[in-house]
Amino acid sequence: MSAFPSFAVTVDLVVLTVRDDALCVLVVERGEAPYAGRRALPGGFVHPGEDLEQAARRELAEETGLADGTVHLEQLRSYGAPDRDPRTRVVSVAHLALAPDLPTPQAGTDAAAAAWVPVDSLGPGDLAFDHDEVLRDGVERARAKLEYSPLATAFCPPEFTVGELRRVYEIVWGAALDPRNFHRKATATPGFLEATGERTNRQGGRPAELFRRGPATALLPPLSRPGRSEPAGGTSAST
Amino acid sequence: MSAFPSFAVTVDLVVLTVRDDALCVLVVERGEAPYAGRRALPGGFVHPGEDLEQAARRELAEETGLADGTVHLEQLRSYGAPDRDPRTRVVSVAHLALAPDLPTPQAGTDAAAAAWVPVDSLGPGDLAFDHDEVLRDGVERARAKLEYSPLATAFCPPEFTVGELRRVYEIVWGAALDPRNFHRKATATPGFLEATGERTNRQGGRPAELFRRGPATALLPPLSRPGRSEPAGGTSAST
DNA sequence: ATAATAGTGTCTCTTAGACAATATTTC
DNA sequence: GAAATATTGTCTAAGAGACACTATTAT
Repeated sequence: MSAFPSFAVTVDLVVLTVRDDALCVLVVERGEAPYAGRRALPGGFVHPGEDLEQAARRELAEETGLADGTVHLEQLRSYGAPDRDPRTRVVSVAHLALAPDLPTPQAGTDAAAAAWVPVDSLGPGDLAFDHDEVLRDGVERARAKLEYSPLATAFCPPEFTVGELRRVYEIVWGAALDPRNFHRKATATPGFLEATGERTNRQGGRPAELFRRGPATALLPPLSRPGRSEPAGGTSAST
Repeated sequence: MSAFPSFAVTVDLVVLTVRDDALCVLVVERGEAPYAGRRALPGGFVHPGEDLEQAARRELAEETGLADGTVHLEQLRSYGAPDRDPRTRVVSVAHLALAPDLPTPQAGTDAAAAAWVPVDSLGPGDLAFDHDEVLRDGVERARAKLEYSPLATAFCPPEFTVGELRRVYEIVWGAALDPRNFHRKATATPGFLEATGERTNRQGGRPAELFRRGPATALLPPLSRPGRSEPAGGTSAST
């Protein structure tokens, strides 16, 4: 045995932001075959000398122009069905990126057109390759991580109010949260929020205090997503 | 641009079991370079027509002889540092497998010797490649998942007692749990445990009721791992 | 009897969620 | 003034953890 089976390795990006009261994902329109003209998640081949995360950051910069420091990036999972790309055998290492709603117009070097699309507007079959599944996994990861990590702040500008943070939660989870309970919990969770001292800022009523994200890497106790328990009584007998 | 950069893709396995009051991982002794004679996680190259999970299951069978149905298998994450394998550029898709303590002697087809080793006995540098990191990530995933998923049952035989299940939690978490509170919570969590009706089985005192795993895929509410909150008052100073 | 494990009940303290009340702004 | 958002406080119900107590086996 001299040679190893040869694969191509790509990174695909699920880039999420909160925009116009909707959770949006960055999609590009493919210029080349396969799936030319179809929408897809941004991504590309990993270069020979490049780490997986480096490749993801490079693609992120190329396709979105998003500055490095403002975006949260983590590996999601890998997809390697033998027929997922008709060109050759490809294993894709998907990454999840969370960005604030920047005024950045998407300058695509690689892609014909990049656009923010509400995730709810995308149905099965709307994205090329197996990107429907990748997107679904990425959104679910983001929803889950808001519970026990301070990641919701990645959707916010450097300084933000509790109300803005709550709106992020409501939009990502698709559920209304009580503003008063949320305020108490968010500010009480150690390391989650750091007061800036400033308070002006308006989106309607009384000025709110401005916070920046604190040093915590986990939320203890977690914020709980509504509607995840069963209506009291029937898990046993059913099926 | 005609060709894509060429990579080799492997699957590596973090196979965990609970054995002799310790959380153990399956390691093999490498017969070939690189790292010949060193211990490593089992794994191997993905075949050209093979899905990632198929490859993981194949390696699991080859290296451990573990029957397919008895083992929980899930993808962990991928590792792709450019220099992680001196032979060629390799991306490894690590998988996590949880197995009950089978009386199976490890029949290694591929590996010189396979052995169960307590994870606590392995320090940095004891495993080849970047397998220290892979193992650490796998153990942490397992510990975390016991909280909110019924995965602890994957460490148990098909029928087990609440006490056996509790011992799994205690060993994996490395913390003592109150038997009475654990019993109440485990049996009250909907879909977690299914009574078999049988009750004999002895490991000392009064016979215990036998259960099998229920249909639940998540534990609501979760079982909470002790010692994860700060001692009331100081998050700032601590590390 | 003692030792060991299994299982139930009870108590207290904390937390989640509902929601009243107040504060500070714009219109 | 009304309307909107921010922030604090209070109440209640549910869950976590401590732990007394009973049950059933082996020795």
